[in-house]
Parts: sequence; C-alpha cells; structure tokens
Amino acid sequence: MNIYQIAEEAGVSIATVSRVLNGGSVKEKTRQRVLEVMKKNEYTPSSYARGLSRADIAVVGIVVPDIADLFHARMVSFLDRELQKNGYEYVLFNSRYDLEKAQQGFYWMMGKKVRGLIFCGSMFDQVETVLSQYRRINVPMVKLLGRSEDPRFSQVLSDEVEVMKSVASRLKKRGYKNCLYLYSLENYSNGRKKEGFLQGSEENGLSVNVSRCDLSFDAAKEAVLDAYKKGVSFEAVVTADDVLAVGAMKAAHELKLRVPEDFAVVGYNNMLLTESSTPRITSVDCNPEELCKTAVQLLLDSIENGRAPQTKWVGCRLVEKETI
Amino acid sequence: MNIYQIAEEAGVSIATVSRVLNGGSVKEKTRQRVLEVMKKNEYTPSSYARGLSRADIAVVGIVVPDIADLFHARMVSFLDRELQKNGYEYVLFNSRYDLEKAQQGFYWMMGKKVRGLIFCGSMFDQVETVLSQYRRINVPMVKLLGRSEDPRFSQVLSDEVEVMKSVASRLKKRGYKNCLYLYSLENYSNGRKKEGFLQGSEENGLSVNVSRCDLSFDAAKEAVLDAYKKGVSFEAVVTADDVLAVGAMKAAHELKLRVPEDFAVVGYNNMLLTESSTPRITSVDCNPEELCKTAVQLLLDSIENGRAPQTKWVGCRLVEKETI
DNA sequence: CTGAAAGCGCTTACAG
DNA sequence: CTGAAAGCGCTTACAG
Repeated sequence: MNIYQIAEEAGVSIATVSRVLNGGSVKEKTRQRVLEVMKKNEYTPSSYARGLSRADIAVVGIVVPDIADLFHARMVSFLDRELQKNGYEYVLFNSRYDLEKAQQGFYWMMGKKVRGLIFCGSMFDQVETVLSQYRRINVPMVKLLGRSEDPRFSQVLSDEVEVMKSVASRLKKRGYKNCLYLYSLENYSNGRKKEGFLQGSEENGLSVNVSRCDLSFDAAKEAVLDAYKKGVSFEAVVTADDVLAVGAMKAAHELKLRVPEDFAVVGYNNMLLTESSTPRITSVDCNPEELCKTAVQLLLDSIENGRAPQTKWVGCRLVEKETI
Repeated sequence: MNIYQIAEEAGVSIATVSRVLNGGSVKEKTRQRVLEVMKKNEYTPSSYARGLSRADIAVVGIVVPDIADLFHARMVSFLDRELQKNGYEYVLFNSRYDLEKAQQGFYWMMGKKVRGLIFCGSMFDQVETVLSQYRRINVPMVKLLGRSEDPRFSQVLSDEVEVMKSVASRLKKRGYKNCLYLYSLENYSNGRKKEGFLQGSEENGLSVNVSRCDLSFDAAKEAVLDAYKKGVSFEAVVTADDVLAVGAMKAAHELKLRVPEDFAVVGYNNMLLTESSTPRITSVDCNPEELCKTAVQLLLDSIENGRAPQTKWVGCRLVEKETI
C-alpha cells in the first residue's frame, strides 16, 4: 500500500496525501477522508522514500562501545527518550570497544543521513584520530563523557574533580586518615577523578596510596589484599568504579573488617551494584540523565541552529549510603 | 556524492557502479577504477535509495521492553552480533513496558520494511492481543522467552521446569528440607519455574512455602523477614530472579544466619549481581547467548526459506557457587 | 486548498 | 561485461 493507492481511493492527488502526512494545509473534510482511507488500509509511509526525498530527516547516530554494559545501556535509554521527545530517531552503532571497527560504523551511519553523532563514554577520548581521515563526516558531533581537543566536537563532561574533593573531605570528617585509591582505565574522566581525590586529600591531610588493577571484582579484591599484605595502612578504599568498590568490599569481608567502622568504601557511578551489596555502598552519582539531556540539547542546537560546538559540565554528587 | 558522480568520474554507467557495489560481474580493471573513485570521494551509498529500490533489504526489528535493563541489554548485544554475522541490520524499538505504545512502534518498523520481528522477554507473552489488530504485520515473528498460542509466532523457550527440578534435588542432597519460593512477575516463564520447583520438591520430599513480592531488593528482603516472623520455617530461599535472591541475602544478613550453612539462596538468570554478593549466589544460567542465536536462526529461516513457525527449547543449568 | 511534474539515489530486468 | 531506462514511494516548488 503506497501513497498512490491511498490517493486514488480517497479521490485526491498524492500531493494532498503527502500534505496530510506532513501536516500541510488541507481542507478539513478532505483530511478526514484521507486519514480514514489510510487507517482502513493500515498504511505506513515508507521510511526509505521519505528519507530519499528529504534532505533533513530527523535522525542522529549513537555510538556506544558496549550495549551490554549497564552504564552504557542506561545512557542509550536516556538518549532514546530525549531524542524521541524532540521528534528524532536514531541509529545505534555498537562498536564493541573496537575503534577500527567503528570506522565502518561511521560510513554506515552516514549512509543513513544522520545529522549528528553522539559518542557515549570515555572510551571515545581518542575517536578523532580515527575520524580525522574522513572529510565527509562533517555533521555536528558530541562526546558524552569523552574529552576532545578537536574543535569539531561538543562535549558534555562530568565534574569529577569537585565531587572527588568532597569525598576526601567527607572521609576526613568521619575520621578516616589513610586511603587506598583504586582505578582501572586510563582516560580523561578517570584522570580527573584521581586528580580530584588527590587534591582533596592533600587539602584535608589524608594520606593516599594509589593502585591500579583490572576492572573486575576479583582484581580489585586482590589489589586491596595485596596492599594489606605489603603493610600499606589504610582504612578507606576510594575507587573510580563501582565494580572496584564491590571488589574492595569482598576484601574487607575476607579480612573480617567491619564496614564502615574499620573500613570505608566509596564507589563511582552509583549503579545497582552498590545497592545489592551489604552494607550498601556509598558512591558518586554522575547524573547520567542530565548528561544525556545536555548532550541531546547541544547536538540538536548545532543541527538546527548551526550553533558552534560547546563544552558543558554536569555536576556529580556523593550519595552517602552505608560504607562511609 | 552519489552514484552518478562516481559513474561520471570513473567513466562508466551508474549500472556498472551499482554492480561493483553489489558484487555483480564487472571487468576487474573497471572494478578497481570504480573502487578507487569511490574511496577517493569517501562515497557512501544511500541507505534510503537502496531501501526504496529493493524489496528484500536485510533488516529485522527487535522489540525490547526496557533497554536499560541489564538482561535485555545483553540480549540485544547477542542479537546484534548474531544478526551482523548474517549480514542483517536491525532497528530497535524500546517499548518501555507499554504495550499500547508498542503499537506505534510496529508501524514505525513496518515503514522500515523489516522482514521479521523479534520480541525479547516474557513481557511479550500477550503481544498478540495487540498485534492481532494489524493485518499488515505479516512478517515472520519470534518470541524470545515469550509464550504464544498464536501460530504466527516462532518461540524460543527456556527449559525452566527441568532446571528447577534439579534445584530441588540439589537442595535435598545438601540436606535442606524446608524452602521458601519467592517470585514477582506472573508470566509463562515464571509459572514454569514455580511449577518445576514445586514438582521437584514433591519428588524430593521438600516442604515449600510460596510467596510473591515486588521485584526489588527491599521487597524480597521484607518478604523473607515476614515469613520468618510468621513462624514459617525454611532454610532455603529459591527465587525466580537474581534481584530477589539478593534481597534474600540481605534478609539472611539481618537475621545473622550463616550462608550457606544455615540458609541457602538460589537466584535465577546468573547476572553480575550474583557475583557481587558475598558469598557469591548460586543461580540458574538460562544461556541467553544460545537463546539469541536460536531466535535469529528461526527468524532468518522463516524469512529466507519460508519455514513455518517453530518452537525451540534451550536448556538451562544451575551454576553452583557459594550459597547452596 | 489542490494537482502535475520533477527529483531524491539507488536496483534491476532488458538489450546488446 | 556494459548501458539506457523504468521504477521504488515519497516531498516540494510551481501553478492555479
């Protein structure tokens, strides 16, 4: 069923049908008749014909490194809602942590006439090294939690420094003095977390040992146990990710330390994981909903109003639960 | 940059360009020349033009109730990989647990010329009540973990009964005698879990109390504490979902019961949640990867070979960890 | 408010 | 192996 058949059955031209489809001016009576014919026939306009004949389809591309990861999945969900609210569709590209593979994805998306691109997550700090080879990718782009020097990108960044300073002062207030700082991935965002915590610790007179490990429960647990064995003294483990915080809890459990009396743990991202732990883990909420809203705003502002790329910051807050 | 410009620059007709694009027979030398021109110009074929001019685009629709939910996100990730392997694209529709809203989604997908539909999750047990209004939705459809009486659907189901029977016999072997069975959602899959467990309990002489609560840590915890207060005696909590199992662990913690010595806990789905707990929760793995592979196979077999709808079962297994 | 016609960028018989 | 031409199903000036 296409627009010609609808037009014929309604006794109008295809131009008129197109107008009722797109809210053009049509005599009310005619509009009703056309709508009825459409409904009766369960007519669905072809997205392809539409996309082919218009230059400005409302569609953007979302690139995520891993859709099976809870944090990214939540972002996609927020972006989905926000874009829908604004009448935009999106195509999703799951890059599977493979920047090379992402290249094909860019072309694929350009073939879909995306008007803009959103890169989700700090893994895309360096995406411009790949993108720079393509002159034709010249739509507005925004990095969500990814840092960029490239002026073509808008950025939505999280204020990790401030919140991590507040973590330090909070620990100080509660009487903790020696900390272990645990992180996994080296990227801009994680660099700022560390920087903020070290800065805050200095201001508050806390001692800090820094340790790096893989991003898994067991690796974090081992890292904490190792530090213990080596005689490093600490009563608080501050982490760059909830996964590491859970690992630290496991270490505390094994060492038979009481949390939070003998041992504090702080996570980052405030995911469901922190609630499933007993006691519930204090963690930083980076406000992903706000991050996503801002990303969509920046992108649509560039697309529709030609606004130049910008950088926006979104605040975080420490959600105090039972481990500090 | 379109196919005309490529053709002109390469000194051939657009038909020839189209042939190199689609692997038609073209003299090798000509093919190379065309490819070079394409590369030089970073040419990307328009997905819309292609979609408009072909009847059989390799695209299917995936419907999920909530992309932000870890279990569904994993499914999407597996389906994504499997479809890509088979040269298919997909469009994703996030129904947000709203069957009514899903209706629009079906039309939207039909406009994308999807050749088939995959419904993820047991929330789509009843989707035919909504779909039945549409004569035009007549592509092959498969329900992943959703039960259907409607012969238009293929189904990929999980063998919950068998695995839950094995849970009962496992509990028996370990000396547990009285169980609390906890579940939240009423659907086909959960019905079978309960049925299997009750059956297995009977065979093994276990006593079972059944209780229902909301799907949250706190609700499950309260349900367990309540049962305790009421004097129901049980040394094992078997659940229909890992979330409930975590709640049961919290209850055990509050009651100062040792797990698994005094108290066993069994989850369902074997999600990351079960690993973050201490001790790690024994849980049923329903093999989501195999479920997704099977769903894609069934769907593509219907699309490409006109195969009639079928029902396939995928086995589950109990992953024994530290709570039983 | 309405229609005829061109155009969007491909694919695909049909000839050669 | 290659090309001319029709067709896919819409939108959009342009006239009226």
